[in-house]
Amino acid sequence: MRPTVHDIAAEAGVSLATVDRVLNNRPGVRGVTRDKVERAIATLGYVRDVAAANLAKSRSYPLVFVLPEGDNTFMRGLAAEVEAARARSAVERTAITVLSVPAFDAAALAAALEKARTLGPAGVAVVAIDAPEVVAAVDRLREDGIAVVTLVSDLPGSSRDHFAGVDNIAAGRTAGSLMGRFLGGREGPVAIVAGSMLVRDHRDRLEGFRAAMAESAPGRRLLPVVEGHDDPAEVEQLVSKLVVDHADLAGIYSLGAGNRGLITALEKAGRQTDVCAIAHELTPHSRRALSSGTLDALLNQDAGHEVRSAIRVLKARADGLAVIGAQERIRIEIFLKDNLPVEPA
Amino acid sequence: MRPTVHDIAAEAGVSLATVDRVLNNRPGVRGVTRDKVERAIATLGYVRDVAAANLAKSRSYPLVFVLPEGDNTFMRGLAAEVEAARARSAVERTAITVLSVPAFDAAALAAALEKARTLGPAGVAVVAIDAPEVVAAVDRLREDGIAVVTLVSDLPGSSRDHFAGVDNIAAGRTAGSLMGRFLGGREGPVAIVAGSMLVRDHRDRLEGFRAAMAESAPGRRLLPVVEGHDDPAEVEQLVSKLVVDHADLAGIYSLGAGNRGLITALEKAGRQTDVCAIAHELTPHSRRALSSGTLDALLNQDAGHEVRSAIRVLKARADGLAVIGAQERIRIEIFLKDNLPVEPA
DNA sequence: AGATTCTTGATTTACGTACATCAAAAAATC
DNA sequence: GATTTTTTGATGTACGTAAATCAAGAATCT
Repeated sequence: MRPTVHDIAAEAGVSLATVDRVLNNRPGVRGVTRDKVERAIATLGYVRDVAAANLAKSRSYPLVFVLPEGDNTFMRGLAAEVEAARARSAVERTAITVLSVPAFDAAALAAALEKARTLGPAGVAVVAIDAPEVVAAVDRLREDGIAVVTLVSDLPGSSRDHFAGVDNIAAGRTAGSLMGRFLGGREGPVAIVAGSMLVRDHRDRLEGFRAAMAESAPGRRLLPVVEGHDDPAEVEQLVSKLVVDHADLAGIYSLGAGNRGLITALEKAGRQTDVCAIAHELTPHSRRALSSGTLDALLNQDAGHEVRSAIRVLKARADGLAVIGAQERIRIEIFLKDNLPVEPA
Repeated sequence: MRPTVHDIAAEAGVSLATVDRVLNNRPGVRGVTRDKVERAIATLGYVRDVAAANLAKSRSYPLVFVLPEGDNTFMRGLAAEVEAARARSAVERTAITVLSVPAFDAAALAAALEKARTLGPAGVAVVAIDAPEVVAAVDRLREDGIAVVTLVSDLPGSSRDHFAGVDNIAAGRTAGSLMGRFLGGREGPVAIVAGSMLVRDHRDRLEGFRAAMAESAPGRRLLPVVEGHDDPAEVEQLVSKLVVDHADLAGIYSLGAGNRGLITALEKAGRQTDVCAIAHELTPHSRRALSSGTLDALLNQDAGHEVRSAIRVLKARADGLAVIGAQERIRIEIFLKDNLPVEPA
């Protein structure tokens, strides 16, 4: 059997109360005694039974998720995953509040974070926008001892505890490398469609894509980036114009959301096959397009993994515990039509 | 606050003892009373506090892992992950025993499973070999009410509860599809190196690879499969012979382990660049080879994920609980040199 | 009706930890 | 050496559930 507080007390030759004082670093213990207890803990290899401790504390974790509004499937999926986590609240001892804010609006996001702060949660997860007022808002949360995890899009320069998302520079590089190899004999330029340069993840993907393209397909012409604000309608219009303006378009990289528009535009123009298209996020639309060949490759981040990871990290930080690094690293998933998971995503 | 057994007792107008009888379906409750209690459970939305229940039961999960011996890095990594899980035993209330058996030896595996049965564990995880005696051994475990999860290599036709591993047909297809696209202008045949056709995962990968190659590179000649038994030395010898015998070799797909040998052979022969090489499992060697360009792509299954998933599923099955399907699906990871995770794997 | 079985209630102990209180002992201060 | 302060011990309650015991009540059978 694993040792309990009683065993430590016996081993150290002190009372249960003293062990408790040491374990929960309460005042009123001499240094010598504290050492004795800590030595006993070490020799017996005691680890606190977290379940019992939480039970005794009747611990619960009030958390706030700050998510962007918007019409794209990825963010709706993310919201659905948060909702699913909320349904597990009873089991996981969490109490999740969701705040929705307009997309790509730094001021609104900062205000929402301020509101989250007044709710006094144990932790906050936020899809960040890279702006000074957002950094300030996050830092204020941290000063109040509230754990903060950035979700999907990071906020470097802030004091957030953790980033639950993929390495977007690597994602962009991967897209570029695949594009370079997949283009094969095709001549002509490659277009890039972004959501907004305001968010860090899109800027990072762009940087990575350009770097990898320069290596794997040197000399290939890249058209200027266009911004579709993750909105299907806007993206469709932009891509329609691109394929008309560039009859010899060889490839297109969509690094943001709103790919319904991309797919529709390519199919309406009958350019599914001769344009090599690489996009992000597995949705019902992009899945279908990958199967049919309109899309050639898809990079994905699993929203469910990100949400669950964010919650694990927030709970751990709230308790001042370490996390299993490997388990919390979110992988970039690459899908071809050959490795699509069976059920709808 | 979430409702407790006391609340149910009050709501149903029965005693605590009766609620307990219903919850743990103990005998001695009339149908009418049982219904009353179940209605109270439903209306209050009661969910049993698993932590408290485990505490009260002082539940622990004795588990047995049956792993193959052998010199390849993947299996050693798998063993290390099991060891890591064992270190977390105290927290996770598991007691893990590891049994090692000679690789590719069905009789030895069946004997080990029989031995595992005598240990009377709550669950068994096994890297399966596709043979009748192994199926029989697994079925015997299940008859004893022991949960069984196959790990890495599945055992269809047996009554195992779950397979903690990747879809290997899809993995093979993915390799074939990438190979087809990556070959580009290269002429010449493609070689296939397997570990052993005795294990299901290798057979599945081969099937998928052939199918996808037929689609993405029709007419391309595939050399007969050679078996390296996942042994680096044996694989090196086989591949060295292949590159000598086939001066125009365009590609090579290694669907098993022992890739140290593959890499060494290609590099010794100076054929790193002109042969497109795709292999499985991220190890220090394959990582280096991918960075340097000796390998063009790498498919990976995360051993850590598989072990943790196996444990979660075994615990859940032992308690007769359902599992979150999406969380237990092991993804096929595709690595190019651009999306290698930073730390050594 | 009386004996027998089945169903229910009441109560207690246990799991491992957290936390509070009060008394006793030890150490530090004057 | 007496007093104050600090440190330690002893003890009890709580968290939510499991599991056992014993007694009392209700239903069934003869």
